[in-house]
Amino acid sequence: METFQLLLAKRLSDALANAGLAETGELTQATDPRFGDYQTNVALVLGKQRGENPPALAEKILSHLDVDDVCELPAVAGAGFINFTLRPDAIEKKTREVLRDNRLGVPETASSQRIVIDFGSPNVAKPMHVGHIRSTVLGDALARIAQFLGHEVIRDNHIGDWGTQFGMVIYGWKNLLDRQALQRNPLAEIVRIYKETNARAASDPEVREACRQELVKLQAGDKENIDIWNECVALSMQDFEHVYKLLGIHYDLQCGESFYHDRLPGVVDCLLKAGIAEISEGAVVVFFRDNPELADKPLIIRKRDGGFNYATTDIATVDYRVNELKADAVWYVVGAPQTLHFKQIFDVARREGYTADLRHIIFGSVLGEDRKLMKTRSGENVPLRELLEEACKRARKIVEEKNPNLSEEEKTDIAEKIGIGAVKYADLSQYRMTDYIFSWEKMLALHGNTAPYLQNAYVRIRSIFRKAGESWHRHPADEEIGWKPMPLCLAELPEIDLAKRLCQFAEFVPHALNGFRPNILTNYLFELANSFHAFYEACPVLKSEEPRRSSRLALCDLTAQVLQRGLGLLGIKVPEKM
RNA sequence: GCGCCCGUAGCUCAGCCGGAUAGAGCAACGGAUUUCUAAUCCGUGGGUCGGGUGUUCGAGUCACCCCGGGCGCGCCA
Repeated sequence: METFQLLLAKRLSDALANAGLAETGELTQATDPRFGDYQTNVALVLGKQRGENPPALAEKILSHLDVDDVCELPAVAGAGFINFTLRPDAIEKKTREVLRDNRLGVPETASSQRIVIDFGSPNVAKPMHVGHIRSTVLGDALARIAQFLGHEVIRDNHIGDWGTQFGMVIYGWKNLLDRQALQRNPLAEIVRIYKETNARAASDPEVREACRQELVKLQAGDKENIDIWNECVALSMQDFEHVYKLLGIHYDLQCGESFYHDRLPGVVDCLLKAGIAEISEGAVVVFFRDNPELADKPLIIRKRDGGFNYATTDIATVDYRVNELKADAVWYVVGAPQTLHFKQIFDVARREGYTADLRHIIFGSVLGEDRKLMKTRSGENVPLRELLEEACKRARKIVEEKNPNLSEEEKTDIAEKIGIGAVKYADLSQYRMTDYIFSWEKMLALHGNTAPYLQNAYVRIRSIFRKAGESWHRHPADEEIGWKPMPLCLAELPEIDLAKRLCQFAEFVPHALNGFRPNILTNYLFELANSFHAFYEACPVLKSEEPRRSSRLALCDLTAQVLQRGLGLLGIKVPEKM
């Protein structure tokens, strides 16, 4: 199915060809409703290129432009813009097509890629904390959108399960472990022994040396240390799994750092042989002499003591993803502080001859209301699990206030959908690069650009259909059993506005993925909910006469589908009641 | 020192590859409810887009400089 934007762009392109003019400029959604629905600046661009008068050029283009079937007469305005206003009957026709389409009008990409998305990546022996939320939620949303658009997505959790911190964890495990505490709360006990060891090592060189020895033994494959390590990984994974279940997130692969451990010596040898790396001050180092930006920023891939570091692991990871997973693209959803690191890794990959599209998808930090990195009152990282449970608790309280008659089960289910949805939406609705200030009040607010507001629009629609009864029920398979969409008759402005927005879902989804910007999708959904609420206020559904009643029911149905699908692409669920 | 990111209404933020008179939400103020969930809607006020210079038909957006904040830069991840 073709969007209005694509259709008009094609017609414009035909007109330019017929007028003997070069194809240039762009056709976009109008920047302001006063200018109609779509606009193009071709005449301005051409005017500049040819040194001609833009409004005159616009008129010339108009004389070759055939859009009568979808638009009112296009108008030249301002400095030479051409404005397009969709005709209600064209909107009606398109809406009917979208209603019939189980992809809601969104076309699959013509160039499907295999994309590995690296997101989340928590560290073993530490609980997931609020710092992991953006990567996890953003990565999951991008994965869902990419998949919906027809890409083959591999979600990979690059767990930090092989760092130097294990020297300390193992030392603590052997010397400080409280078995009972471990049973009660495994991760808390691991964190405790780690911290205490860390404190001791800071003041006692002997402890520091002992930790180093434990790490060496682990890396050499010492049975006892490997067993301890395995147990720590398993206990951590339980915590992660709990959080992932709450968030509704899954991975296709969980190839952590340890997965690449055996490959590291080979990676270094390879880079040395290829002349990409060299020995410098006893370490193996990659220099980027031909890259001005990195010229004074070498990358160490083997330390003087023979150990490898995370740069080595990340290069091994690129090798694996490109050579064995056959990835066309790899997206790293990792915070902004690692920008330099990934520039280096990608440059190494380029020199290895890889052509895969490697991207660092950067995002800002989560700040507390004091504008500093979000911490608990005692200065600790806020555990993600507690934060999510708090969100559900707060949502539950609101549900109980607003709708006390629901059953316990319903309340729990609804609170989870609202609470988790609110946390995700608050994150995704903001441009990913800006630091994000965490605020319970803001994210759980019922007005404004929040998950509950959108969920409420969905719930209001579902309520209409409950009242309407079984007579109007739509399933994807209805068409096969002879269900026919009711003819739409859009008469009032709020109906036309709503329908128009519904048709534009297809224009926003690919756009959101292009910039790796789910906030483009949240903005659209927010505006859709606005349009729906305006429609809801102005246009009674069940009480109106046929054929208007059926037409409005169809609009409601489609709105609910787009809201559900759109929020679904962001990993957010919708409740039937709230 | 070098580099990256950010600075838009009182607050939190949008603003796409440079487009027309810079938009939302919150807060403030004024309205709307015998009506499908008022968990809503309609309206009003509110701006030197950090500052400057430049590029051009046109700059919040691009370039350069400055100010302010955050982050990163040879053996942590």
